[in-house]
Amino acid sequence: MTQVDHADLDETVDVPDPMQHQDGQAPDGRWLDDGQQRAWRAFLLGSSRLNDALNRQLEAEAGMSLSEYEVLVRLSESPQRTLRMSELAAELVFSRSRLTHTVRRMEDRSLVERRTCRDDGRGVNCVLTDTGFATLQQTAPGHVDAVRRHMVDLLTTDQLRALGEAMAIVAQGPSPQAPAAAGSGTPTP
Amino acid sequence: MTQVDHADLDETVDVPDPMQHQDGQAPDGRWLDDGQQRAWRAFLLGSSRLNDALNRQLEAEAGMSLSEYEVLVRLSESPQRTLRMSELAAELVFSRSRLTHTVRRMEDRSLVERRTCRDDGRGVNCVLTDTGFATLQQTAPGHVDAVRRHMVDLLTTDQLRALGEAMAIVAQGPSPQAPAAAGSGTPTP
DNA sequence: TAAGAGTTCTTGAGAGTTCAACCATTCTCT
DNA sequence: AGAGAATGGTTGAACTCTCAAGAACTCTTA
Repeated sequence: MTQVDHADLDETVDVPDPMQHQDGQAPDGRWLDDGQQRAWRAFLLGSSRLNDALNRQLEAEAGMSLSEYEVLVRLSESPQRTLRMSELAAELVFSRSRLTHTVRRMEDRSLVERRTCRDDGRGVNCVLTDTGFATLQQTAPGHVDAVRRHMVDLLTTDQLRALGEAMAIVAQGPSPQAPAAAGSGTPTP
Repeated sequence: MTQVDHADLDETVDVPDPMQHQDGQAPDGRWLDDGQQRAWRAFLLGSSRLNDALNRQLEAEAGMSLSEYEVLVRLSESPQRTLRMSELAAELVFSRSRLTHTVRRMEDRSLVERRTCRDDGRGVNCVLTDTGFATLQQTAPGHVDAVRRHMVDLLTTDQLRALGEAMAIVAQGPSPQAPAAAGSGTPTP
């Protein structure tokens, strides 16, 4: 329905389409075939819609972004509800800078506190406050519910498991010495 | 490895953990069981890493963000390489405002042009320029390659297909009259 | 045809993110 | 010990996105 029918065209367009081949095949390894293309597009569309939905829900119900929520969750799961900034950043796939800014804003709302590390003078520990924990407890049900409505409950058990497994592999990323293929990749610095 | 062992704690923490139950079960429908939790986390981690990697690649090789790249792709696939702003926004899951800003920046670099609609005075058509098309052609191989390295080539055909199918369902989203479940969801305005 | 309501897009301000310095501390090596 | 490199974190400016308001147009209805 949102798809535009190319057949409507009065002028012929067979300029080489960089993303799709008419015969649905990938002649060399450089393009994606139809199935790969479909999967990739579905991923892009689905993940942005999902992200959108969850952010909206959290924003509306708790005045919080998904990023902030995830900070709370990680801290709540850590011993002493404490984590080094760098570990937190690594787990969340945040840049250090992003985490610094995010945590500063959360500190302003008393959700977390920062304390310099005793054993490493460079380090800073981020600690979940009681306020932060209480906020998480109030917020969690609504969030989990949204995750269910927008993903978990839409899929069968098998589908969800398959999705999880695939994404776990994607999260791992390419092995460092994987073939960098045509024209990209760092030329061994 | 990144997982923190709660057993290490010297103080007992059995405050109700908002995201995880010790027995790995979801007593009512409100929480996620272990498998669901794993899948969800894998999705979060994988999608942010993937997004990161692709953005970096495009930024480095073409000085462009993934958002901008997608604009180019959609336009290149459309008749006359033209799309109404609103259609483009809908396809990309961008807010109108976001698209306006993005397109303005791209217009500054001569990648696209804007023309007011002939048939609807409110509408604006976004048109891919020759420069934009050429840029897309130069950029596409590197990008496709990155998509392969960071996703497609990491999965078996079946895994990729399963991922695509699941994400297509997620993209559909919950059916409008789906049970809103506990305490959230719009109360029929 | 004129008022009101809805649509399409833009604008500007505010909030979040990134990038490139930067400071402080710790590690390494001689 | 001390120079240099590496690590951990912060800062501020530039950039991007969101939100609320507004401008221009079309549709409906009386």
